[in-house]
Parts: sequence; C-alpha cells; structure tokens
Amino acid sequence: MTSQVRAPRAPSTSKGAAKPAPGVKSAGRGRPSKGAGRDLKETILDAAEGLFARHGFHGVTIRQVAAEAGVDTALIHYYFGAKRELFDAVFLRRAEILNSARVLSMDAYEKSHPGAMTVEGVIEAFIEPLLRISQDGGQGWKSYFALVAQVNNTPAWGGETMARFFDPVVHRLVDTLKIVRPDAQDRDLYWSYQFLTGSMMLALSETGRIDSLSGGECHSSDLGAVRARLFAYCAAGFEAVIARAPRG
Amino acid sequence: MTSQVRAPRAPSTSKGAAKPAPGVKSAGRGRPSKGAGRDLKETILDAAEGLFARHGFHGVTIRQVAAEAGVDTALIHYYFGAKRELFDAVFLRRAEILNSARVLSMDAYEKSHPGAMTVEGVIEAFIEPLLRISQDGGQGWKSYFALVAQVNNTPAWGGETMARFFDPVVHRLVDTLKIVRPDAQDRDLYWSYQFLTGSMMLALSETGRIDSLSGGECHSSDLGAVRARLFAYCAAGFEAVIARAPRG
DNA sequence: TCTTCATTTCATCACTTGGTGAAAAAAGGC
DNA sequence: GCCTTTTTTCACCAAGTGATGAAATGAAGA
Repeated sequence: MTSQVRAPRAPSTSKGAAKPAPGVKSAGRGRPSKGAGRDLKETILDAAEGLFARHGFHGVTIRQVAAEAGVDTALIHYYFGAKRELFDAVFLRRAEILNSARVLSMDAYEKSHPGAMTVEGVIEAFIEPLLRISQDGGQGWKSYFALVAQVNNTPAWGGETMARFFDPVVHRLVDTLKIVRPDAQDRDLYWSYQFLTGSMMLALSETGRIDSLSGGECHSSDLGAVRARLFAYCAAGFEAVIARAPRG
Repeated sequence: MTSQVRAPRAPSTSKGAAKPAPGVKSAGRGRPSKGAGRDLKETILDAAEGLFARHGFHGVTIRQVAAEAGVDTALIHYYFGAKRELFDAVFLRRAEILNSARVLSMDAYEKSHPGAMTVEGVIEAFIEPLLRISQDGGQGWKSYFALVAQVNNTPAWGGETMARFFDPVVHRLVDTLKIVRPDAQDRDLYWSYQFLTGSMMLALSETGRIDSLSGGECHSSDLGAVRARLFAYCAAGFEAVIARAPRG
C-alpha cells in the first residue's frame, strides 16, 4: 500500500572511482550556489550530516537538507533514495575510515610494545585516533561524532547499525586487553568497555554542557584536556573492576 | 473550496443506546485501556514518556500519544498545550523526585561518615539512588532514564533544561568531593564528572548494546552488575585524574 | 429542576511531510 | 552538427502534521 521505495536510476555502479565524474558542478555554470568545486553528492551528505547531528533523524526534513545544500529535494532522492537511505549514507561515509584508523593504531601499539603492553596504552591506542581525527578533521567530523553519540543512546533506532560497524573493533580491544590481563573475566571487560564508551562518546560529541557547568573553566571543545585525563581515567577504572573481580 | 459553512452538527442518528463509554474520569470506571483508576493526565504523560524515550521528540506525533493513551488528540492540547509543553511536562514530572532522592542520599552519607568519607563512597551516594529507582520504579522510570540520556546527548535541544534541573546536584557532588580531596583541582573534578555521567547515563538507558556485544554474557537490564562495577570504576578514574593533576 | 462549568469528542483547518513523473538542461561520444 | 545518457528542475500528490473552535457530555450546585 505504501509506495514502495523505488531505487533511483543507479548512477553507474558504486564501487571505486570509476564514477564518470558527475560533472565538476559549480565549475562551469551549473548551480552558482555552492562555491567549492566539490561533488554535489558530498555537499548533500555534508548538509545532512550537520543537520542530523544537531536535530536527529526525525528532526530534519528532506527540504531542510535540500535548502542547506542548495539543491532540489528531488535531487536528494535521485542520489540516495529514501530519507533513511540518506541517513545510512551519512553514517557509512566515515565509519570505515574510523575503523581502519583504530585498527591501525592498535596494530602499531601492539607491535611497538611486544610483551610490555599496559591497559592504559591499549586504551590510548583505542581512543586516541578519534581525538586526533576530531581535532584535525574539521567540522564534518565533529558533526559525525555527535551523530554517533546520539545513535549510541537511541538503541531502538540505529542500534543494529552501531553494532554492525563498531563491534569488530571493540572485540579487538577486548582481545588485546585479555593479553595484558589474562586473568580478567569477559564480563568485567565488557562492562568496563560500556562505561568507557559512554564517557568517550559524550566527550567527543562536545555538548557544551561542561562549559556552563564549570562556570567557564572547562570547554568541551578542548580535546587536549580530554586526552590529558580520559586515558588515565578509563585505565584506572578497568584495573579497579578487574581487581575487584565481582562474580556478578 | 476550502471553507464552507460548517453545518451544525447533524443530529446524527438515534442517540438511543449506542453511546460507547463516555469518559468518566478519575474515579469508578474511567478508560478501560489502562487498568488503574488513575487520572487521565497521568495516563497521557505515561504514554508520551514511553514514546518520547523510544523515538525522541520529533519521532513521536500527538496522534501516536493519543492513540497509546486512548484519548482524543484535542484532549492532550487541552491539558498540556503545545507538543513541546507536553514534552516538558514529561521531563519535569520525575526530575524533582530524582533530585531530592540524590540530595537525600548524599546528605545521609555525609552525616554517617563524618571525617571518613571516601571518593567511592561519595560517588556511590550520588549514583545509587538512580539505580535503585530504576530497579524498583517500574517501566515508567526506565523510559524516563532513557529519555534523559537522549536529551543529554542532544545538546542543541534540551541542553538548557538539563542544566537547569541537574546542575545543582552535580555541584553538590563536586563540593563534597572537594572535602574528601581538598587538593584536587576543579578542572579535574569537572572533567571526571563528565566521564562519569557518560558512563552512568548509558548504563541507565539500558540500550541492549552490551547484550549482543558480549554474546549474551552481559545484559543491560542487569543493574546489579552495573552496581557491582560502576562505583569502583568511576572512583578509580577520579583518583587517577586527581593524582595525575595535569595542568591542562 | 435548571444552570454552571470543567471535561471530552468531533470535524476540520492550514500547512508540511516524503516522495514521484516528466520535462528540461548539461555532458559526452560520434 | 546529432544523438544518447546523466543530471537537475519543476509541478504535484496523497498522507499526514499540530492545532483549534464549537458542540456535546456529565457531574455538582442552586
């Protein structure tokens, strides 16, 4: 009864760079709206990313995205299909970059500290890539982290997507921690990770709450301050939970 | 073609016997949908609370709330006004209960441990009331915690409300911690609290993520497991951050 | 009884939502 | 130039959206 989602004419395939260059848009005389010579598709994703991060999936309309990107709403459907597919595209775009950066970081740490790894070192290798990317990656990445934090706390919604893309790297963390603390119980590691990810995502989403709470002494945008404390905080937490070893 | 004269309501059919259960309100035989003879206003708040918690403010329509509560949409506007006011009413209903429970808990701890308070003890006094209420308070409270967690991570939206209602008790926590660790810097305490609240809210929202992540070994509904670890985890984190005392 | 008043229902409004088909415009190969 | 394919715009729809005025209802007083 509901109109089935018709896949838009797929613009060639999706893989690789064989895309026939959808026309360097604003170069010639297409739309004069957006200045940069970037692909329109990326422009749409950027607009959607920022809006979704601020207002959530349901808080954003296709028309808002279109207005922000300076395109027609039909063009968004042409490229991405339904609204939910647009959201997924936003989510996917940076997920793989994130995952490979984290795996690389943990690989490097493991290799550079043979037989001498510490809990704090492992945790730093797990978190640091995100802090670095957020600091160096520009506004797009900051929006993305806010988006992930939001999805993380709205399980009924993107929970499955979360799991599909981020569980592997979490298992990698747990496996490495088990090398460092072979006697630790899985339960304790998983719960400790749950605590860690809550802290980490809230810090990365830079909600600004700490700014007013601290009367201006702390700033949520100060990721250096996060770096200076979060690793030690989480590592001590892990150690305490492992040491206590409750049979819960 | 739009506005034609509204005919006075047609006398309809025979008003004889077929009138279906007029809404007698509070006492006796209200709505058959909700079992208890509670006020309709509370029924509406309950419905709205559950839906807002699952789908967020924009993901819920007045009509959905009305259907869930078994009332007419106009009745919701009659009692609460605009949609946003309904949301605020949901948020407010339990906020004060929460705050007084926490203040009471910290008062009790402070009085019962004169000169012998510990960081972990203070943190337990701060968090434990929430765990207890969530365990004993029924589904309504669980929805409420999920709602708060969501608002906490969507700053552009309810950030101001969050601050107005929950900042005082946080300042109380910080003040008490300064008694226990007089040499601790404010910066460190605020950042540590930020990490704590991220962990705590994620645990309280019971997203179910840990269930699949751990392959069924942990359950997000197992607040006993949280209690057995979270206090120690956070306390160790606080101590580590204080001890490190970075000048960030 | 008759009147009053808070509550509840009904019908509807003005507008927005996601989504679509077809035409128009570029881009490109020949 | 001509013809084909991809990209972009335009007009529009069916189904909702939040919200409201007014009528209907029922309990409580007078």
